[in-house]
Amino acid sequence: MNIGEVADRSGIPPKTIRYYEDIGLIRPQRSDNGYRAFRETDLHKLAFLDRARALGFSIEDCRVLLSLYEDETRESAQVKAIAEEHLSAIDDKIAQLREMRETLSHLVDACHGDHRPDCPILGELAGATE
Amino acid sequence: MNIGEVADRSGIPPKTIRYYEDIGLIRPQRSDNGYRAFRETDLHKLAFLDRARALGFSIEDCRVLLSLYEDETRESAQVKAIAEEHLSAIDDKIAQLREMRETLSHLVDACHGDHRPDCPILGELAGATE
DNA sequence: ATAGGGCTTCCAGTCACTGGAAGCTCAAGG
DNA sequence: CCTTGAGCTTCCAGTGACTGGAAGCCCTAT
Repeated sequence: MNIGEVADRSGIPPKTIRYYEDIGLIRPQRSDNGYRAFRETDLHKLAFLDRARALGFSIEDCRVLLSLYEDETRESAQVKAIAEEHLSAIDDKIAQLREMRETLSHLVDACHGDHRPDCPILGELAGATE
Repeated sequence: MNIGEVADRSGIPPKTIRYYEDIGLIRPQRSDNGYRAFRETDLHKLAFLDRARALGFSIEDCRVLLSLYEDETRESAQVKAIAEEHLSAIDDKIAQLREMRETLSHLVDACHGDHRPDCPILGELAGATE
């Protein structure tokens, strides 16, 4: 299977697939002409990576998750630990974004948004509340 | 005022302040010895930038916001438009993170997290639901 | 005179790709 | 057999917003 077909079937761009090989996440074989020759197992791995990335795991997390997936002697606690840490990072990000959202939405509501120059958003950024 | 004092007073690292000058957000004068010579207005601008960045505005947004701040003929509608667009980007990010969080927290709950290899998290990543 | 800390510039690295250039390979049409 | 065009290859550079580090100048205190 050439990279184009893999890209179509996995939904991952060829560039990204090559990048994943570059950093050692997958190791497709090579045909005599130098083309990458993917097998079904490569496709499975790519699907795994795609789902892990969609859940927001970093590439390094993905690397570890993939190796745990292939390690039959793994302990589920190892996987859970990675997932829990990531979950808490997501929670932190959500909290931070919510705080931004809160402040910003108040400011937007307070701004007339007309042709006049007065603007509470700029006022806040300039340090009005100090 | 040298960069060290500015960094202390603004809470922005010297590296970042130099970077902001590099990309043209601030234009501090220079002393005879080549050191950057900051005035109060530079400090104000840096504080403005710091608050805008804390609200998640991109550097390019900050550049525009700063120029609007200094333009007395601005219309608040211009500012509001930028803020609203950013607000909606924040909402998108929150929604995306919440979806990740939702899926991931279910998986984490379903995982025993013990010494056994069975793991619904890996199962999901491997495509169990297909 | 020297030691230290602060300042300067420039280069490289981060993260996870993405775009583009130059060039090889392959299948189909004339 | 030749050309055309699509698909594949590698390599280099850019993204955003810094951050780390090296090499070297400047200033103050001892």
